[in-house]
Amino acid sequence: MWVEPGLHMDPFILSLALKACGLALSVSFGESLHGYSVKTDFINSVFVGSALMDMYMKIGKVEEGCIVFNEMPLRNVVSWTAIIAGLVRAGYNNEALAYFSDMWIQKVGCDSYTFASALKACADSCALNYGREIHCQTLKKGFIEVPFVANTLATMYNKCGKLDYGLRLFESMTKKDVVSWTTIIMSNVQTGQEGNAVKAFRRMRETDVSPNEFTFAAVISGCATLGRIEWGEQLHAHVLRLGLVDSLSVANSIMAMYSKCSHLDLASTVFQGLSRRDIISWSTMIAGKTEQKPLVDQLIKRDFMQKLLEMILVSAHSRDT
DNA sequence: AAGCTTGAGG
Repeated sequence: MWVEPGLHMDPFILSLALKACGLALSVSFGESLHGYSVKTDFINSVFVGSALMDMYMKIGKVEEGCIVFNEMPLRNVVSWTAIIAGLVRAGYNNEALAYFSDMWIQKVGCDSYTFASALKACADSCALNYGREIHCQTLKKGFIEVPFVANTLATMYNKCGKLDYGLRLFESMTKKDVVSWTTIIMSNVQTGQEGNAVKAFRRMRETDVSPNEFTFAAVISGCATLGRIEWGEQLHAHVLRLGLVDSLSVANSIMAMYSKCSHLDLASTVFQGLSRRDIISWSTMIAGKTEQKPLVDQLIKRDFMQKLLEMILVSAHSRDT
């Protein structure tokens, strides 16, 4: 790394630079900072070591991240949480829980961030018993009061099929934030209880917590299944007012809603107005058009397939470079 | 100084 003469590098700026590499997914720059850290011994700083490991986890080089972590001379609660969270993000839930157990054995204190990451590992791997143990610990240490810990815990119960526990936890929360409400709405939609999802959304509107793009995506898909196009239209207008249509998850759920309610024309209008489209946008439109029998639409469908193929090729190419 | 939770269709 080139440093302006007269300025000197320190662990603070180096860990910030590493964080930037992680955010920008800049592999080559990150690797040269790694080399620089080794040469200058800055790597022995717990801040630099943690940032370097986190950078590797964020750019998808999980093995390198683990190597950096295992070679760190000094680790603290942030280093441990970052490796656990990184493994969970990459889908290595069992490995993440193994690190969490190690951390426990080595008597490194856990905080709310650590519990949230470990609980997500349990949620994603349906490790209900381990999740229950962690639930006890969060109660003991008072972290259940931290909204994002309670939210992750509720998600863990919902994903493990224990919706009653998730619901009870949600109701007991004194501070329900946007994620708490969205989680309860989503869980209801995913388990075929769309009516309850809409009820929860209405309850939410009576609080001072504002819905975000996740909330709208969930409740709109609930309305789609219920066939309540009039509610869907109201939500569409709402989303337009808030400027949330730029979010693809919202736009896709609106298209799916119109499509399911037999208004393919409206779905098409939304689709045409999108400045960018992802695989869900395309497959939603294809699924909608496939429902229709006339030959003309089959031709349109073929056109869509062609474009879809092009898009897949483009994305495969950009992954290579 | 840093690490955390909600995700769409078939």
